[in-house]
Amino acid sequence: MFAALGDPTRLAIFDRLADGRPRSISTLSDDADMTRQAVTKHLRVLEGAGLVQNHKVGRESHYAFCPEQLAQAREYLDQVAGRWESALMRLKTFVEEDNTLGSP
Amino acid sequence: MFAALGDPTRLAIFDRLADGRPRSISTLSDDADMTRQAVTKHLRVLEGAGLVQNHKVGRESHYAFCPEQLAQAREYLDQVAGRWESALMRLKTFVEEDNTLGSP
DNA sequence: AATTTATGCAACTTTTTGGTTGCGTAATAA
DNA sequence: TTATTACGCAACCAAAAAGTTGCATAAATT
Repeated sequence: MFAALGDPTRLAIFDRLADGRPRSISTLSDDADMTRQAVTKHLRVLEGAGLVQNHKVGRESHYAFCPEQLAQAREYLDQVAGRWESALMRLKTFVEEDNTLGSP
Repeated sequence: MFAALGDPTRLAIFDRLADGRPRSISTLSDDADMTRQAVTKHLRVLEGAGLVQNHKVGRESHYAFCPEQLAQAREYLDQVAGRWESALMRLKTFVEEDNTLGSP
């Protein structure tokens, strides 16, 4: 997941598809300054990570934003942040208790 | 950022440091099945991404969790999710309007 | 003082990744 | 029908990443 979004080109594509409009491979490669094949590869990686979905429309291959994995990534980051927060709290209360014990 | 968390080893280290305890390089390499040097490199990458902070304690080099960039990543994902949501809403209201116009 | 422990630096090897080129094919348009 | 357009597949290339090894150094132990 993070690896898939780690590449700037892929992140740009993903970001662009977040407006909900599915786009064909050629459409997406028009703005990217690289070959259609390169874009195709990136799309496959994004698809492999579940960040994007593919469906054919006539002869065109359309890629669409896929929110599930994004949600999962957010949940993970929230969970990590939560662990960090509670660790901070534990440290804080520990220091406070220490002060209480040491003051009289 | 995403690139830094994209590597499984680095994600594991980052995840582990989320408990708030800074750890030395050797401590961190004990659990990883690879050389200390490899772990060092990964830590440098994490540090470069601002996900982790380094400070020396005697001769030991301790790495600690750093929440700022994590927060930023969460904000970005939230923003993307927000764009997607509002795109969905627009599509929904469009369909509803279309129905309203077409029904009588 | 001698030894161990924790690290840094640098060179090197091996995979992986990002990207291109060339060719073949199927659907669309002229 | 003949181009044209939108793809897929496969081979290839170059650069970056992941990891190792060897050596040097400085702090902590004994």
